[in-house]
Amino acid sequence: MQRDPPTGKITIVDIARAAGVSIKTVSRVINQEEGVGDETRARVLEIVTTMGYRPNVSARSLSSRRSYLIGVIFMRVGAYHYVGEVQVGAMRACRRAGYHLVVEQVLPPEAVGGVQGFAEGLRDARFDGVVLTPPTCDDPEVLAAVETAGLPYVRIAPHREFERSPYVFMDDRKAAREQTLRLWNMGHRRIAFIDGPADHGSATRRRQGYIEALRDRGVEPRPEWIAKGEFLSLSGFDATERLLALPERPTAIFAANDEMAVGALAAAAKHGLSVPRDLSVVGFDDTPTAEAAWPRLTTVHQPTAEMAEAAVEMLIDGFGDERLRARVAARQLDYSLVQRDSAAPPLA
Amino acid sequence: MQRDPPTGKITIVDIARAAGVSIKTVSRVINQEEGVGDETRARVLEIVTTMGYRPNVSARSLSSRRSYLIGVIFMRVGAYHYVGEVQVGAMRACRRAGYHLVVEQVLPPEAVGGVQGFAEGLRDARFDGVVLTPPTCDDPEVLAAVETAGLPYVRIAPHREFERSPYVFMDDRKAAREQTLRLWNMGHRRIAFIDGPADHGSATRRRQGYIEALRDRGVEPRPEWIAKGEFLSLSGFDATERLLALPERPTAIFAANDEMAVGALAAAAKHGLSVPRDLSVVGFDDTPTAEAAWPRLTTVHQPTAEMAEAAVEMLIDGFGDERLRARVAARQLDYSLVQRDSAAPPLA
DNA sequence: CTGAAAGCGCTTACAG
DNA sequence: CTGAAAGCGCTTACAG
Repeated sequence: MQRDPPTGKITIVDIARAAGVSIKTVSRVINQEEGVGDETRARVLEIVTTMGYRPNVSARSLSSRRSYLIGVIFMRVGAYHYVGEVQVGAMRACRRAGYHLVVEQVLPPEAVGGVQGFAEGLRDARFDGVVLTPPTCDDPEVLAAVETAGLPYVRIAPHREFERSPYVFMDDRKAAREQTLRLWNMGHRRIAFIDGPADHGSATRRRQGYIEALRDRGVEPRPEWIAKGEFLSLSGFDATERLLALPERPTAIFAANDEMAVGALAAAAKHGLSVPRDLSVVGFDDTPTAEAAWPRLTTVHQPTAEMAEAAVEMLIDGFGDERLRARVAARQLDYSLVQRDSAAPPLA
Repeated sequence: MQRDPPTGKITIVDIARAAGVSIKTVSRVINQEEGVGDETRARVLEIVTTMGYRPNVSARSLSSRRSYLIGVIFMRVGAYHYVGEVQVGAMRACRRAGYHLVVEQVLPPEAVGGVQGFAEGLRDARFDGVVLTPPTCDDPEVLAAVETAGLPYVRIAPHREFERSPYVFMDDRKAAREQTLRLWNMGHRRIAFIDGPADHGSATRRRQGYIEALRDRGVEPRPEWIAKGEFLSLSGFDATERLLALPERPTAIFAANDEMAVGALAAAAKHGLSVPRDLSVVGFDDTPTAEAAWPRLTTVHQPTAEMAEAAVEMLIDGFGDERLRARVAARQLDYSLVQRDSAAPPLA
């Protein structure tokens, strides 16, 4: 056998010639289609391996109108641990199926381009499908752009219009309810909540769970117990300062995410309060920060990577199906409570 | 003018027909090539806009052998704030030049696939070029895989073999030296250092800067003042516990990154030490964590997004040039010291 | 079970 | 300044 140039210029024609078959047969083998004799298939496969043949994806895309590219859309790429987890999970699913992951960002409306630029980007990015993350997955303009581009999409943890597309989710509300009840059952009666941004559905659902738990116990949560936050650590710090300034201090603080909980820890330190002795603090998400905080943060584990992985799977599985968007599909993943060191019964 | 189907099936042929020119002329206009009359160019451009034409990237790739895809390679995608920043910067440069960003992960050697799987992935990912981040950018196997694939690449903050490829960097050593001297000038004489992982060149360079600063002042740093860390917050916590157990406690701790500095803060809190009164703690990187910590962390700003942006720019600029890799190119970006609240003169 | 033909939508190389 | 032809490397649709 002649040595081929090392630059990987081996094409389907070379394989066909070496195997003594037509390129169509090679194509069938490559794509694991039926209708090839076992012997032929084995022979072609061996030649493919020895010659190190990899199909040219552009050619494949051009004729099949598939790109083997999945886009994952974020609002902010720089800020959250969340982004990394989503990418890890999505890449796992992509890799299994021979797809690659392209990261896209919807710039905020005030930025040059904004949703408009995003929509244009979608058109020449030739995705086979996209995964939408919160809060982008609830943005009407973004949804419109994706649908106009005719792209199949799956949403992660959407907050509205559940029939509009397949999605992956976990029960934030129920988890937050359990988290709150855990504090209640420890003996806490003045439990405060640090809320997230209004455009994040998860923040809303978690707040609902918190309120629901208190009402279940016959307590109407006071408005001043719910402090505004922005999912960022600094906002948790500020919110906690406000909560600690209340005439009747809460004995426990439930932050809608771990970042804010860490901010709450810092505020407690500033005020000379020992956690969990003087104040219990719990978070939500179970990011590495939660494990690294001191004291280690009691929180709720959100299976972020797994949710992204499931989303990509649903997307890819649906490619064969014309009616992907019609088939209202949803996959629910489980959370779990993570007991660590930042919550304890109140002193008095 | 007839209304075209909304699915974006407009091709170069449609434009050519509508403009009364050949597809070659349209191609010239699209690609901003010379040799088109001003009037013709304007007319084509207008038709392109009104018809909403976007070139099919697969077709373009197939004939031009360009993919307009840039890969960015990480070791871990889930763990660091760093990853997000790199992506933000890289996407900025990609967007400007009409490229898209694909995220790839080199799995650790023990994982299924490992570098082998990575190399295969490279081959059918059809990147025009890749950006290598630390510590992957110093991994001989990864470098070999990229070079074997014949891919142009730019490294961010490499630690070795600087002639091997273009790269972007900042002077970690000098920054760490300044950071250490800042503590010295406050009056600190027992300054400890929390080191990063051995495979991260930046950790080594920062340690060198620390040692150099002390030697400049006539002090030979004691071995026990340099504590091993892993760039993760928990390791900073543990390292600090060891440092605080020393017979002669350090009065200041310089952590090789912010995450570990935050861990140091937590350890100080655990031991009832008030920062910066009883102990000064400084970090490196200027991540959001540094701003959110309490007290807010004095650190060094590393322009991570800008470095990634510059790397992608160098890559794209070099595509025209056959001798990209021969042209030893390097771009240095500036750090800056960020003074916040976690460092102060020692008590005694 | 297998293949010959046409075509996907561009760019390259060449010609004028 | 402009264009006709060939070709990139596959898959689709059809035939046998």
